[in-house]
Amino acid sequence: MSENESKEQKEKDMKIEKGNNTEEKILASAKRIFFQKGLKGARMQEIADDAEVNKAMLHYYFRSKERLFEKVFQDSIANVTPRVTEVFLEESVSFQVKIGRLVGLLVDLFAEEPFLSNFFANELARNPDKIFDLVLDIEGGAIGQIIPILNQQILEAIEVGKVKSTIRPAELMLNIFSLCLLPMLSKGLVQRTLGIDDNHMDRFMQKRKRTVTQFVLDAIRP
Amino acid sequence: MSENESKEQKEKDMKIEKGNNTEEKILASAKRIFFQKGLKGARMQEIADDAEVNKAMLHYYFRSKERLFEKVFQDSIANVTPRVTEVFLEESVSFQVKIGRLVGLLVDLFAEEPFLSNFFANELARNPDKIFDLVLDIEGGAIGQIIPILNQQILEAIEVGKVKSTIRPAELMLNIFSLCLLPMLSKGLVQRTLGIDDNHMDRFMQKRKRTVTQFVLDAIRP
DNA sequence: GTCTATATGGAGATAGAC
DNA sequence: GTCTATCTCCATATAGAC
Repeated sequence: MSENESKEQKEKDMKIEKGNNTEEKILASAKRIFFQKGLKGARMQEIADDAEVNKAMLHYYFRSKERLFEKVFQDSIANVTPRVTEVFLEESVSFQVKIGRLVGLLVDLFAEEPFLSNFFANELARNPDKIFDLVLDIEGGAIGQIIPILNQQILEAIEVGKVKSTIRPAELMLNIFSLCLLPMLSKGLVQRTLGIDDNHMDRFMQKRKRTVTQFVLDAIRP
Repeated sequence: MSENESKEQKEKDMKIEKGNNTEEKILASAKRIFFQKGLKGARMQEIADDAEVNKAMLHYYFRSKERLFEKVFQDSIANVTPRVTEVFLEESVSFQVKIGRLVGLLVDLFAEEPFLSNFFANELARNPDKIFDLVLDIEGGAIGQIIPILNQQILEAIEVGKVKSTIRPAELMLNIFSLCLLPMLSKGLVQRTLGIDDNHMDRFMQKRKRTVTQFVLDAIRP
């Protein structure tokens, strides 16, 4: 009895830490390694070591490196999109505030997962067609819904005079995404160029939530 | 006589096309392949094929893949930095116009060399320390001079009330670079997401020179 | 499901003739 | 300087015992 309870408790703790079963452990490690080193740079052995499982297990669960990669990629996208959608579907929040929340969300996201930005930039630029297909393949095209939603809300904001009429929706989205992603991408270089330590850099990035928001709001103000 | 002339003419033509000697041909091809596929993704054989030379030649001239890559990287940086410096050292041009020229220069640069942006983003995020050292190693630290120059000019513009006092130089540089680079990085995906053809995309990017400039100028206006 | 051992192929790099 | 042939290593992937 108490032995059983203790065992269950242990498994629960493990689940919080790095997944309760082999498959989840592999996915967690694959995510980390692929994010850091990219598809070509990552080694199956390294992923296996990180996950503390046998290398053969990777093939047992995911068949091939390519498939494992695709799974990791899709999971990542699927994790982000609902959070973005949520921000913009909330009623009774001004467009300006939504922009601020979107920026905060994106900055935090790329800060929490330092290599997610690499991941996007890399594979996205490498073969966009494949990425496009992978993205479309995610749970009923969740990401496909975001574009029209953002598009409509920007147009509405322009309509009621809250946003400059020369702003085009696609460009605004692109600009916001650029301002949030690239700094994380070049974090290491920026840090060394400015000659600041980790603490300063973290604060620099945190401040960017406000400054980028302000930058964008100033740029779109009529 | 006329035979010699014809031979020289032929060599001259080749030089324009892809370099007159093996070394230059290799560099040109290596640049293209590395830009597209990154350090790990590129194959020495592919570079050799593209350059129409024997694979052994790559090692003869550049010793190893790693060294070839570093050479390509340094050449690329060394090619960009003087053009940026030039914009900001020109006297009797307003700060606003300089911003416009910088944006135009960067957009064109990333448009002309579609994979330069990948290259930056990839290797830069991958191991910033190494990239930093490589950059410093270029012809007397040309890039090291740009940061202080930009820094000073932004501060001066703030001083005379042409730029918002809350703007911080490092962030402004980062923002401009982000707005110019990332869209090219995600060009393929953007194109497919918006469902537009190559012609439209090219025009979209050309227009961005003006819209990004406007975006930035609006954002920094006091 | 999990392990060990191994097959298989492909990559960077070099030797050595010309 | 340029070529062919080859070495060596290592990564993905699988076979097969447990």
